[in-house]
This record gives sequence, C-alpha cells and structure tokens, in this order.
Amino acid sequence: MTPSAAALLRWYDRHHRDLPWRTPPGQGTRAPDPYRIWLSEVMLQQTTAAAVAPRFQRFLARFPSVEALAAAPEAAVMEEWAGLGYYARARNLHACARQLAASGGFPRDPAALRALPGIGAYTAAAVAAIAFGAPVVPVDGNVERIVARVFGVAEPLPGARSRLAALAQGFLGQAAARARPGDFAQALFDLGAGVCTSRRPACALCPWRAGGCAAEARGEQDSLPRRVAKRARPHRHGAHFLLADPATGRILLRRRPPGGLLGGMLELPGTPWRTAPWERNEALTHAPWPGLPWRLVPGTAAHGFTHFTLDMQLYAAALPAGPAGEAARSACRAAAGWEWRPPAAAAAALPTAMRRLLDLAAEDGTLPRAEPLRPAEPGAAAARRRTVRSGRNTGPRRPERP
DNA sequence: AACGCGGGGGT
DNA sequence: ACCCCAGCGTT
Repeated sequence: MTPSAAALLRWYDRHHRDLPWRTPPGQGTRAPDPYRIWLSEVMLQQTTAAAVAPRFQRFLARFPSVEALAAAPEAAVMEEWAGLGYYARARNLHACARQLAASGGFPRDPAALRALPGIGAYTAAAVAAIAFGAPVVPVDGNVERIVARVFGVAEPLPGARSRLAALAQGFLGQAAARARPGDFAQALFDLGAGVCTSRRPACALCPWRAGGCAAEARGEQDSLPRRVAKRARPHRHGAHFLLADPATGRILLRRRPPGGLLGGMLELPGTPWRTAPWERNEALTHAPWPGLPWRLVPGTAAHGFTHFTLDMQLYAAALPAGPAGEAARSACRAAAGWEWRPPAAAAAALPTAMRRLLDLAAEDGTLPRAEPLRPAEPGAAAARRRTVRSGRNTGPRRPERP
C-alpha cells in the first residue's frame, strides 16, 4: 500500500525542526522569501543542516538580497564561503544572482529554475515547492532512502535513482501532498534527518510504521537502500610553504586557478599533490623563494577530500632583512595571484585543508593559533582536537635524511 | 553513466 | 575508518 501523505504531514505539523531559513507549517504564515530558500538549498547541497545554520545567518547578514549578492565581487563571495566546501557552489551562486538581478527575479517554473547556474533537478524542485508551492517532490539523499524503504526497492544506488524519483513523484497522486508541496518536501527531509536515518532508523517513531513501510514490515530497514561498493580512497602527498615577512607580520598566499579542486580559493604556496611523498630538495624547487633557509615543521597535516586523502608537510621561513629580503619580496609581489595577509585574515579566508597547515604551524609555535571557523559546540571541539592530534601523531611519511 | 568536487558529524 | 549528508557540472 502507498504510505499516507496526510499521515506524514500530521507528523510534520507536530515534530518539524525549526531552522533559520524555514517558514513554519500552518495556515496564515507569511510567504517564504525565494532568496532565502534558494540560498539555503544551495548551502544544503551535500552539507548538513547543523553546519549550514550559522553560515546561512552570516551570509545573509553580509549579502541580504539577490541584488546585494549580484553587486559583490566574486572574491568576497568566495571568502564568505570559505570552509563550507564545494566551492563551485559559491561561484555558481554568484553567477546566478547576476542573472536573476538582470532578469528581474526568480522564475517560478521548475524547468526555468533548472536552467540557472548551480540549480539542478533537486534544487529546482525544492525552490519551486517550498518557495512557490509548485506540485513537485524534490528528491535528495533523504528522499531516496525513505522511498527505497517504504516501497522496498532492492535495486542498489546509484542505478535505482530514476526509479526512486518516479516513486517519489507518485505521492502527488494524494490530495494532501498536492495541497502542501513545500511542507510535504520538508516533512520528508525531517523524517529522513530524525527518524528514517541512514543507520539505525527509529521505526518506533515513524508515522508510516505498521502498514506504511515495506522495509519495516519485512525487517529490512537496516539493509535498504543498497549501494554498489565504492573503491578505497588513495593518499596523495604535498609540501607547502609558510613564508612570513617580519617587517609586516604577514604571510604569503596564492590564489588557485578558477576551476578544479579548491578552484578560486587561496592556499599556501606548495608542490603539486602526487602519489609519492616529497624529498626535501625536490620540494624546495617549488618554494616561493628556494634560497631561504626553509625549516621543516614537525609532523604532517592531513585532510580528506571526496576521492583522496591529502598528507601535507610544511616548510617555514622568514624573509631576511636587507637587499635579499627585498628581492624576494618584490619577486613574490610580481607574481600574479600572490598576496600577503596577516595570519588571522589568512585563516579566515583559507579552505580547511590549508587551515590545517596553519594549525600545524601553531602547534610548533611558528604562528599564533587561528580562531576556530565556528564557535565550539558540544562534540565539535572534541572532533577538532582529534583531527589535529591525528595530524601531529601521523608524523612525516618518510623520515628525514640524516 | 561516471567522475570530480569539501567538509563535518555520527557510529 | 568508514559512511553519508536538503547535489551539480562536465565528459
């Protein structure tokens, strides 16, 4: 039997999450602001609501409207996005804002939304349903998981994706779902976030228990949805350089190329990232000024990307006084995309992988410790300490030559 | 269809 | 150590 949309909405009216971008359910509420819905949906792409909430507020304070966002320089948007990951989202968000400002606002039609930069099938449906009440069901990871369970779909992801999406649209056959498309979508998200979770789903709390869910009826809720096995994540190695200017207290940063990994973000200058670790002399050929007395900072910094783990070593040096320092300073100034920034400003603008290098330098006393990206929450601080400690204890992958 | 693209929290 | 999250764009 098909799970009841009305039952899910009743559950949502009682148990919905309160989130900064959300219009609470019920009649008489103000219409949602499409800008806030769009911004939240882009931030929520592959990013948890807990991580998004504080960043959403901060972004909105800095860029309060489509027009304000469109008028901002791209570098300011990238900096505001630092630490959120998937930086193409920020570039597309900015490009989309400029299109919207030029065309006079948001289209309401899902197909027209889908054509905008950074808006795919999911986000188009989410904005159309939540901001405009269009009768569509946005299908994200939560919805795929819920649908696979309630309909007992055994085919593994990602192959089952189109089938699951079609089954999700089938809810619109029920009048209750058609009457409140935005709330129905958010009800599915909240069910997925709090009840029909990826591991150990809380079936006892589910409005679709007992008759609404094929997986629960068969005791298969822990094994659905199935997924095809993915291969192990390899390691790559890099060496980066922390060059300080004692005269100004600033450190040298470099802007990465606009596309690809960490595209358009700042970094500490470094070697390419490759399979084999870097010997000292080989690494130093990539230093911004190879002739300086570079000192290897003890330990390594590690950072996990989607498809590989990066292990980084850090070399530190300071510009010497006098003509030699001035020569290095002017050479680095002449290179395109190089900038000197105070360490605190650098930390705020750098992606997390690069912040790990600053953390490593701070443990060593080379730099003052950077402010955490977000205020500490229970559990978060412990997790951060674990990461730092693991970085320190990993040690150089290959011992220094005596 | 497969792959590249961050980062964090839960288990 | 691994999983997965309010996915999108490119090839």
